[in-house]
Amino acid sequence: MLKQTELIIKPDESLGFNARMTHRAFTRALQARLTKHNIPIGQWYYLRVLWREDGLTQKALSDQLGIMGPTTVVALRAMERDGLIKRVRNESDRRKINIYLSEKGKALETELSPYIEDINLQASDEISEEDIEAFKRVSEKIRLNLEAFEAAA
Amino acid sequence: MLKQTELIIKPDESLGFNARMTHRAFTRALQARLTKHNIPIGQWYYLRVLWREDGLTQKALSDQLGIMGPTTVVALRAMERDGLIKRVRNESDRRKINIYLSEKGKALETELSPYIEDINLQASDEISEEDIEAFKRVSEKIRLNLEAFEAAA
DNA sequence: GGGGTTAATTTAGTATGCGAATGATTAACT
DNA sequence: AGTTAATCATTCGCATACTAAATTAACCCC
Repeated sequence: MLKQTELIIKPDESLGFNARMTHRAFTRALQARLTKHNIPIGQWYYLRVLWREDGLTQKALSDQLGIMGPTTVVALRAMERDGLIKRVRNESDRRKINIYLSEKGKALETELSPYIEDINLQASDEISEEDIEAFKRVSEKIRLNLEAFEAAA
Repeated sequence: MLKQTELIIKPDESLGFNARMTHRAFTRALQARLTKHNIPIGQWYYLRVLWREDGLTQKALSDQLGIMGPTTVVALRAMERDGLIKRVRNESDRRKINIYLSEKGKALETELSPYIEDINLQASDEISEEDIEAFKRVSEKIRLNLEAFEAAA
C-alpha cells in the first residue's frame, strides 16, 4: 500500500543506495574468503597497502585508505598483537610510527592477494570494458562532487 | 619506495575500492546533514522506507534495505525509544512485529527528505545521463555476479 | 629560546553491522 | 494430536568506523 506521494525517490533507484549495496557485496565476498585465514577484513586493507610499500606511517596508511586515525590505531594494534606487523617509533620524528610487515605478514601476500583478483574478475563478469570504465569514472566524479559539496557547507 | 612487483592491482583502481570510497562519500554527506536533526544515519534508512510504506514488519524492512535482522532490531529499538515509531505485535501472526511511524516520525519527512534529493543531485553533477545509467546498471550487475559467486562457494 | 601552532598518535564514547545461537510462534507433516 | 520444520525477532560477541578530546612531539616566529 504505497502512499500517493510517489515523488520520493525509491531507495533502490538512488545513487547512494546503489553504492551502498555494491560496497556490501564486495565486503561480503572478501570477508568470506578471509575468514578461512582468520584475517578480519579491516586488517586486509592495511596488508594490501603494506605489501606494495612497507614502512609507511600510520598517518600515511590512514590517508591512502581514507580511514580515520583512530580506526587505524585499533586495526594496527590487533595486527601487531597477531604478529603481522611491527610498529617502530620514527627516530627522526618521534611523533611518527612506521609500520613494517613481519615475515608472517609478508608471507600472507601469496596466500591472500589472489582473492582480490578473483573477486574483481567475478564482479566484472559479462560487463563491457566501457561500462567498467564508466563505473570507475562515475565513482570518482561522485566522490569529487560530494567533497566539493561538503567543503562548501 | 615501491616494490618491483607492480603486478598487484593498485587499490585505487579496483572495483571494490571504488565502491567502498563512493559509499563512504555518500554516508559522510548524509550524516553531516542528519546530525543537525539528531537523527543517526542508521535510523534514516528505516524512516525513508516507512515514509513510503508504513506498517511494514521488521523482516520486510530488513529485506528491502539488505540489512540483517539483528541490526534492524537495534536500530528500531532506538527509534522507538526516541519516539519515532511504534512497534506493534501482529495479531494474526504473533511472530511478526509491524512498525508504524509516530506523528514525530511522520513529521520528519518534510524536514529530512529534501536531503536525499540534494545529495543525489550534487553527486550526479556534470555526469551524463548515460554514465549515471551505466553506473546503476554496473552496480546491479556486480551485485548479481558476486551473489552468484557466493552461492557457488 | 619561549610561546603558540601544527602534526601524529592515542583514548574514550558511540553507532553500525555481521554471524551464531536462542526463543517464540506458526506451518507442515505424519 | 503430536512431532518436526520453518519463520520472525532477539541476544550476544565481535569488528569496523566515526567524532571529540587528550597527549606528545616538532615547528615557527618573534
